[in-house]
Amino acid sequence: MPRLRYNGSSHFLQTDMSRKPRIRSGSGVTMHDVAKAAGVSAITVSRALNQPQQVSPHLRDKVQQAVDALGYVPSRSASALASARSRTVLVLIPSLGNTVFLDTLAGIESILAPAGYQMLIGNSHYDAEQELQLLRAYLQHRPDGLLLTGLSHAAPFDALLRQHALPAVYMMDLADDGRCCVGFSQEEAGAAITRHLLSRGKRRIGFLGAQLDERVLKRLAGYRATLAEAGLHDPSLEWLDPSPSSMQMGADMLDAALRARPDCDALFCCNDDLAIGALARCQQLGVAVPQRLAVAGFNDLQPATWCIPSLTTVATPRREIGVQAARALLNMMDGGMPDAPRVDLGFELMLRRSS
Amino acid sequence: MPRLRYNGSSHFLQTDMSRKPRIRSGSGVTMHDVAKAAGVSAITVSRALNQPQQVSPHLRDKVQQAVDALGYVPSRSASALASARSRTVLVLIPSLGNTVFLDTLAGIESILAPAGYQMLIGNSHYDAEQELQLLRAYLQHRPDGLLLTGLSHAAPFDALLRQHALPAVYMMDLADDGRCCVGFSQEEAGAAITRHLLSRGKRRIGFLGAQLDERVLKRLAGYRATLAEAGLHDPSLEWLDPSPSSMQMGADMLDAALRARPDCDALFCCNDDLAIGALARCQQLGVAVPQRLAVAGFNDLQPATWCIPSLTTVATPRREIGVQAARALLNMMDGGMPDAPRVDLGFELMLRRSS
DNA sequence: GCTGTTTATGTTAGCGCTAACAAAAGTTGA
DNA sequence: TCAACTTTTGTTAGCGCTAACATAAACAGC
Repeated sequence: MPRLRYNGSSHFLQTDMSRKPRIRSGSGVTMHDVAKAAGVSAITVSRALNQPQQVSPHLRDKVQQAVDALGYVPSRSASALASARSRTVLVLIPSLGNTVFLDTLAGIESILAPAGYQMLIGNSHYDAEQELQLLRAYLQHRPDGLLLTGLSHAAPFDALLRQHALPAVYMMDLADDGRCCVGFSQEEAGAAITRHLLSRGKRRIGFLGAQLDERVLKRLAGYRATLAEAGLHDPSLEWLDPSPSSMQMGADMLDAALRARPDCDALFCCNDDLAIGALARCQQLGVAVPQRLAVAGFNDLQPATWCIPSLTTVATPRREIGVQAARALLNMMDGGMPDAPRVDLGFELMLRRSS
Repeated sequence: MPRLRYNGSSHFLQTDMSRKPRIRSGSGVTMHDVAKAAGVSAITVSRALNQPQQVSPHLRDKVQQAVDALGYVPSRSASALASARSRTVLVLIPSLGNTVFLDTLAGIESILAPAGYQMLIGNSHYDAEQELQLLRAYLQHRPDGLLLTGLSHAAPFDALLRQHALPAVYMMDLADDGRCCVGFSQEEAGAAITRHLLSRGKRRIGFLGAQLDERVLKRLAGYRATLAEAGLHDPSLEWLDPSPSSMQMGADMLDAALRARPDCDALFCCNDDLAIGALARCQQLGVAVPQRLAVAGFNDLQPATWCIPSLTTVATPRREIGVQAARALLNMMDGGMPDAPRVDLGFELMLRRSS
């Protein structure tokens, strides 16, 4: 390829004044404008805003006055580009419609916001492939860290994390492979609620499962193990549907369950939505809860206290999971290793009238 | 101030090799690396990725191969800085715990994501001051546009929008001042449900209100106007509480209402949460719904179909609001004016058993 | 063939900020 | 008083990308 010649043959110092100035975005006030107004250099403005203790009080005040007078808002893009730190954390959750994850988000925000980090929220809709796409898309923002829901992700996921050297904390569940995770044992929780139903004298305990994500399957595993141990496991008492859970689905599943197994005397629903739909249907059908049929849910959402009868369920420390996961991530982003790579926050059985 | 002298006195062409190289963030693959690998210039890579039709198929393929081989992920910060466009939209909503806004978000995303925009979600917790802080914080990202909930914001809000020349679309309600808005008349909806209760022969119609945000107050205004017109407005039938709504609060308010006005024969609750809490309490107390007391809610959330008795409420086009608001904003960000600055999407009365 | 137009590709500079280093000013201790 | 620090402030270059313009090549019309 022949080397191209240019008519400009511009020298280093020759500024081409014929160029059109670019349109500035934002209010157009830059750090240099602030510096000029305050009579200092740009780096002093940068320091006054980011490391105030490094700047003398006198200059700090002058800078602050100039910032206020001009309405200066620093540019995150420029800062990220220059410092190679975006001060941004990517949070990937499976659903925004589920209170569980909203509570977790609130916990995360309560830690990250004061630390100067902003959250990018990605909603994977319980789909590993979509989650991978989200990660790819959000990597363009060069997040400094990652908060993930669950342990199993699409195949290239971990490779991407390694390639980009991204610290990540896994939430909601517990891994055994050294990954940093904050959560509780989904399996153990499923076992605990099943043991409770057994302790109530129930013997033909069914399972209603929707979505069938990783966590639901672990609760199911806990349920199966417990019943198997008691010699009571019966696969024909399990009703599973991979579509997203809803109260409607809980009602429909209850119908199906009672039709197939009228002798079923308890139901562990994989979440409160299903359980509340099932309870409402029991009311309509005149099925006595808990006498003829005990019902248990999972998560302890607000309606669990308010449905009739009130719902026995598993309270999960979801806000605290967010808080501790965010703290661990902050720690890792500062270059430290987490104190404990595996934080088990446990769960609590909420025993109410439905059992 | 004396001019400082430096020992370096570096010339243009003299590269100071003693400097430490900076640590690269991300995977460290830049557009130049891709360009080198593909045997083209950087700008060709940029164009191949952003305006593929401007690049010949042959080079486009070579670039794509290099991108895949190196695992290149473009940097949004650098792109935003160079182009003065962040391809980011800031969405400010009052609450993440309210399904209403989640549905709106989903609608927004369905339009913005395919257009290459990413959302920044700010949760103001129904607080105008916090909303202003969020705007300030997120302005650092230089969003290209803004989607706002409601019409009234903190005082410096509009000034900031003007200063930064930010296109904005207001959602959920209808303004008369030329601002671009997509929603429905909250006032008219409040009036419509009140008229419905009147048509059912109710005469002492109460109002339960929580949160008391802008939209609740407009629904209240519609309720008042309708009753006043019928000569039935009675301020002692209004129970208002500025704290966030919940089912618990609905139950408590029902107690208070029946205690103060046992003759009350209908209740318009400002949202479904309150209504469902009130309904549950009626069940517990043995209050016949709708015979002795009719109950109506607002929003038509999922549980409205499932509570007992099912809840009469107002279905709001919240997803469609998000969709159309996002479309209008895209239009404005492209420099165009919205076709109609004011889009009224209406609402629908869902008449069920509770009335 | 020659000119005017369109298409494909390239060079340069600069977006707004901060890391790295340099220098000046202040402070300490003998 | 002066060397040795520490603190404060400043200069330079460059982060990774794209706008603006330049050039070359391909094509059109005569």
